[in-house]
Amino acid sequence: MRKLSVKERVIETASSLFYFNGYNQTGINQIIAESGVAKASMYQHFRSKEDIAVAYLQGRHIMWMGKLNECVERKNHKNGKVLGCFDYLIEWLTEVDFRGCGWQNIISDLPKDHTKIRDQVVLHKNEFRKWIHNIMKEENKYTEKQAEKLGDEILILIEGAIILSQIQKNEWPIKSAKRAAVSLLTK
Amino acid sequence: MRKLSVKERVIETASSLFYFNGYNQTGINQIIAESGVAKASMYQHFRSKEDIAVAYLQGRHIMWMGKLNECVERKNHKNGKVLGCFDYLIEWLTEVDFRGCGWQNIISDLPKDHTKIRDQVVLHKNEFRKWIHNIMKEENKYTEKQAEKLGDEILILIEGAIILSQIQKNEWPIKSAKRAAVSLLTK
Amino acid sequence: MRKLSVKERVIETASSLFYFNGYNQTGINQIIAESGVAKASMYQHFRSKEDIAVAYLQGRHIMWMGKLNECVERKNHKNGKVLGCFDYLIEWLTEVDFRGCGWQNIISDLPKDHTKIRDQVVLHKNEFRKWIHNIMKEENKYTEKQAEKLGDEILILIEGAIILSQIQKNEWPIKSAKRAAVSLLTK
Amino acid sequence: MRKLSVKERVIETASSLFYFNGYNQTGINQIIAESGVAKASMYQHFRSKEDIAVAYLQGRHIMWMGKLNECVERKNHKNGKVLGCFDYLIEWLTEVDFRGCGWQNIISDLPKDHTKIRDQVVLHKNEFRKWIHNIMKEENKYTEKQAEKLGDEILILIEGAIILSQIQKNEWPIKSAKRAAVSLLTK
DNA sequence: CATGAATGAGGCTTCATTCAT
DNA sequence: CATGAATGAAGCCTCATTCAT
Repeated sequence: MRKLSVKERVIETASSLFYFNGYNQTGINQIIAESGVAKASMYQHFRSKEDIAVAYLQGRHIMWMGKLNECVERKNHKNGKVLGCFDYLIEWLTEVDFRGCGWQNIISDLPKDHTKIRDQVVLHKNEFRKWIHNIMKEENKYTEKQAEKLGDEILILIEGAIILSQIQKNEWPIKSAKRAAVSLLTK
Repeated sequence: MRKLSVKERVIETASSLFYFNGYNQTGINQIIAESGVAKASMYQHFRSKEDIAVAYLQGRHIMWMGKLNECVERKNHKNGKVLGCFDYLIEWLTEVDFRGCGWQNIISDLPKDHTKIRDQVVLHKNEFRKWIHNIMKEENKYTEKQAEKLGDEILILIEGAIILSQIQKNEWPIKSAKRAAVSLLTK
Repeated sequence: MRKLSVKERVIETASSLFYFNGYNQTGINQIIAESGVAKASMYQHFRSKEDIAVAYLQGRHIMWMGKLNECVERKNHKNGKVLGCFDYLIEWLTEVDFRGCGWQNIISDLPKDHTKIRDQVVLHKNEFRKWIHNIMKEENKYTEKQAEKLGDEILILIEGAIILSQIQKNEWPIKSAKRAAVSLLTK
Repeated sequence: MRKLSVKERVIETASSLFYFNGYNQTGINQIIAESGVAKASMYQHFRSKEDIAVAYLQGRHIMWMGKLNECVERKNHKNGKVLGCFDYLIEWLTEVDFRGCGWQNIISDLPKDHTKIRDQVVLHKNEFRKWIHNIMKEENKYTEKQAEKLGDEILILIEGAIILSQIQKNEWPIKSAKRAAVSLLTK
């Protein structure tokens, strides 16, 4: 197994800390300490803490979308493939003790000028939205308009389920959201 | 008009800063500078920054629930009073430039030991949930169980609409959530 | 039993805190909180924290010399009444968990301009020294010069025993000092 | 002459301030101002003010024991080498205007949780005690037990002479202690 | 004589970043 | 390409004291 590069080690460490402890709660010193990288080496690869966060969010996007896809394919719900999303939420969020959405979390309490992070969050949510739209269109049951309209409603249920389960530290919002999704799909 | 007390001035200033700039982005020094209060005077009334945030959240709870109630009564939707919530979201969030939910925002990136703030957030969301349950029960169309089940689904749509409109800086998630709510209610 | 006056309550509370926790470690706020006295009331009776310390040391002088006297009379050592001092050290210091001498402790880490406290300490040690001289003279075994000379040596043993037992949190220095005193007296 | 490192400058400045003004009377700001070091630079080398004090006490231990040894060897009293200690006390304490013992002083008024400093004080006094025991054993006049017993008594005289000369701002306690030591040795 | 609110100065510590090697 | 020392600004909080009632 290949030794990880400085850049990789920093991203790996920072990703875990940013996600589980929060962006503001994670200091540069903690990142370099836990990744075993010298401070100036780190700054050779990342201009700023914000840039590390951008890399974290990009990596997380690949990972998160991949796992989502895998779960949805595996479940392959007959009455609406998109319902697999809610199964994924359960699998994911119970494992991380309902730590919520990395993108939602990072955007809430950010210095005003951290626009690069903001952009990443918007980008991710747009990609996720498009992905849902596509999965709805694949059903061949809806017009393109209907597919997008229904997809947006499902998307909102997903976002609400994530944040509410984070606050309540409980899975009921996810189950409730899934029931609502079934209602919307079978109307 | 009576001169505001130190406590009031601190809460007022801090509330605005905490909500619009974020808890971590707001320093004690900024609060005392903008409220024109001496540091030690402030600490006579609040043991810690966390305690100021608790006062902020308590005040915001009164204000927010009040405005919500007022709006819902004013709209008085025939086919489901609860739909007025979404009108409130539009009114509120367009006014604050889609700054999102004060409770969602503060919980996302919080020092691990700030349990008093966490408690306030959970408290608020529980109260809001109960409020929705009650408004559903008043309709006299559902069993108690159905009312709560439907109410929870509406709640999740609301939470999702708030966070998504914050990210997108746009009202479409609120409108989409309202359409979904109508679907769920008229099924 | 008569209700204690403000002044008395402050002195009583402050005395315990100054002695057991230290002068610098004890804040004005702690004193007023534990004595149940309003801050401005306290400042009506004492111009400053230093003045409270002066009152504390004066009260402690009366109390400490009294107990010392009582113990020495009670023991009434045949071969040197002064040896009772060491019995007193044992009784006193084991009871206060070897917290050391209130006068020694307060003088070590004091703002440069706290001369009133300094004066109290010097005063107490001078009184104590005179007291020892007198007790030696009462023996009618020594010339006045010898009595003072021997008394000073005993005094130094006492001071050393107090500070060393405080550091070691153990009574051995007191016992050792007593043995040394016996040697000096029976030479 | 080599430029002093940050760490060295901090220790040097802090040592002088801690010893002559007291631990509580010396602020971090004063240390950095007088040493000409940036605050954050200082905290790169010392985790806390307490840690600076530990370094101060460790350095002082080396210095103090060294000078003591040197003086005792130089004097080389025929009738008890240990008597050189009292010559050292005179030399040292007159030079520092009877500022007393750095270890005694720092322990008297210390925040309850500063255990690392406490440990340093106990360590120093234990080392000093052992040193005295050894010097007594080298005399080849006493059994091991006698040497330690006599050594402890001398130790107590030393401690008492230091604190009393500090309070009285006068050398008489040291001279008196020396006379007592002679008595004990020539009994 | 009693009160609690108000204060300026300072307490110790941590932040993200840059510099010299 | 790697390093650890150095930094200014800012972080939250507490001090002994005085003021207005």
